[in-house]
Amino acid sequence: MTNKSVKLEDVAKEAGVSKTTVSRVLNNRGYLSKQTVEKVHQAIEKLHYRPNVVARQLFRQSTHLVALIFPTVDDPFFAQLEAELEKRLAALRYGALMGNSQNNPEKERQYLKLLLNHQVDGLIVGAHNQGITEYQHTNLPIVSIERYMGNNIPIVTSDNYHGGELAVQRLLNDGCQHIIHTNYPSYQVSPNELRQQAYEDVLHRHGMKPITYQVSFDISEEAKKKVFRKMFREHPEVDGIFADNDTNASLIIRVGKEFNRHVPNDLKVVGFDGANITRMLSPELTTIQQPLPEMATKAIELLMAQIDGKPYQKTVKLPVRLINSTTA
Amino acid sequence: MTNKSVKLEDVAKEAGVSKTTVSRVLNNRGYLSKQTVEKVHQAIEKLHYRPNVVARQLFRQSTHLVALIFPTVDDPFFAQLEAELEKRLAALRYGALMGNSQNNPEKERQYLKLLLNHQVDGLIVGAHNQGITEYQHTNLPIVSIERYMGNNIPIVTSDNYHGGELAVQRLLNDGCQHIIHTNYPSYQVSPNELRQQAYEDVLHRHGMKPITYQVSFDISEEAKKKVFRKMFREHPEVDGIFADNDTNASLIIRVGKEFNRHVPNDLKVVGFDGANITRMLSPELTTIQQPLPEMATKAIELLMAQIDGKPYQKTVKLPVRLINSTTA
DNA sequence: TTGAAAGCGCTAACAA
DNA sequence: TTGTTAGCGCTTTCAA
Repeated sequence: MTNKSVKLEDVAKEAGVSKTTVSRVLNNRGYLSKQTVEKVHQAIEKLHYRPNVVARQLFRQSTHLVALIFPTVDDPFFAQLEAELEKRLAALRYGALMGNSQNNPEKERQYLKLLLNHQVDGLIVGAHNQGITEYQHTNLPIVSIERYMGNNIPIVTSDNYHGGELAVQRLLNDGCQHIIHTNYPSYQVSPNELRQQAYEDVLHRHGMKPITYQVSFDISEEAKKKVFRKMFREHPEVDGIFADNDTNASLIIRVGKEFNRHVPNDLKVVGFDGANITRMLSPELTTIQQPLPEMATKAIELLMAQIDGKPYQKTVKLPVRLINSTTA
Repeated sequence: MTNKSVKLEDVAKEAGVSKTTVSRVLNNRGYLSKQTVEKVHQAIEKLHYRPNVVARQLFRQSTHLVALIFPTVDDPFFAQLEAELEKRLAALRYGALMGNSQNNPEKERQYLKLLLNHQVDGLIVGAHNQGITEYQHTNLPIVSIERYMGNNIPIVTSDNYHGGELAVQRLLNDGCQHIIHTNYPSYQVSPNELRQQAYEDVLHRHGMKPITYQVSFDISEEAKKKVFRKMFREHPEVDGIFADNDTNASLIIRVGKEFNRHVPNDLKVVGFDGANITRMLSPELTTIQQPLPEMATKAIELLMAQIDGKPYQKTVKLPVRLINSTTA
């Protein structure tokens, strides 16, 4: 029914007016007699006309499209983040273009190209890759989430340092004596390093020796398990673990069982993220929850300020909270 | 650095050739002397030229954009499905536009409008809403996933009926005598009804009485729990549950504990979906796994066939498998 | 209050 | 092998 090839000109002919007039009706601009507006509306109805936004985009030099570049949507944290961002963008009538880099710098570079080619109006980036200088060279509005991307790119983070403190303090309160931290390698100053910093600071204050195991984000579940098995073998004394995210925490708990270490009696584990799905599927996990809805709100706010040429903050740090449950 | 306002004409001037020639170089079309190609490439480099895809889209009447309309990405099944789809689209150099309807028909309608306005080349729909006739009226290539949308719209499903059989059979093998099924209400013939059909058929064959509890997809966790509490109160004899998805299975297991029913001794539960995240966070769940990667592959295949005007199947049904774990 | 015409940046007949 | 020109569908200046 909706004839794709109906164009403004056809509506104009049908209504017996000029293209200009139809355009004015469409955009509600300029002086128009009630009668004309009426006629045009009728013609639009009759022909099932729908404006071609691409033509409009070409003229306006703006697509009302925002690209979301994240490692993957197949992870509770990023899935929720993208969902929250998308919801807010839709409310502002912006489309959300997905770009999941799989933590592969080459892919991320390709995405950036693909998405820039689609003339997006802005970029929200939460991918982990470093060393991609191309971002600096786009004059596009960008907001980064939990990732340092350069001095001039605003960043939204949660209070990672305090999160680290809360987690380690929780384990100490539980009486843990040998606390290990897992983290993913980061090649540049990155907010998640603050968790490790906090972990080390708190441990030092208590005269304990910090030990961190690096676990890449993009390796297989089995590969991660291997790292954790190594950890249990090398440190049989471990009685508390501060994991860098909830899925790793879950994995660690499982690997612990292989070593006959059961949570929370022989082992305490605190995770990080506290996304909806994780809370739903693993409510027993004690974790540090990041304020995902607020982070999304702030990110959109910063992006829109840039798009509208208004002033905006360079850094937004949002509070985390400890979710007390039964694994620690 | 990448000057947004550099256009084809500037490159032409810089290289001392016509716009056509530059366009030809860009698209690798027609006869070109090596020298010219070289000159043009140099000019492109020098000016940091990047083609404006919107202009190209206007001409070609194709955006290389595909819209994904799903209830939400904040759910393991849909998150993985969207991730798989997006990956395949990117490989074909198509952009993926997200549209998460939150299971709200009004929102879905708005999305459809927003996305159609963006002149997407195709639609992949897995939202649950019914009664949206607008889909029928777009002449756009559409593929539906696990949802009946009309005779002329191809659909990719997993073998829901066999999945239902497998699940119920598993519970029967465990010795369950009182098996309840949970499902979400569907307003039209929908593939998930086949699970219920299989459930009822198998139970009837064993002379048992089927009981199904309806749980809406879009209500809160607390609201769902209420339904399940009601279920345990009304049917204290229940010893086996075939849940319509894994998150509900997880919820049921938790609610069961409130009634002092512990899995798998006092209660067996089989879920449905078997998405990555669920397997990761709740590996103990016995479930029916849908072949998400294959479903995505097929969906893209059917969509691309439509876009390219090639013949395509109207229905694709893919096999499921039982994942044996410890909740049943 | 309305319309003619130019132009957004690109591509492709057609001509040379 | 290359260039001229019209046009994709829309918006807006400028003029009436």
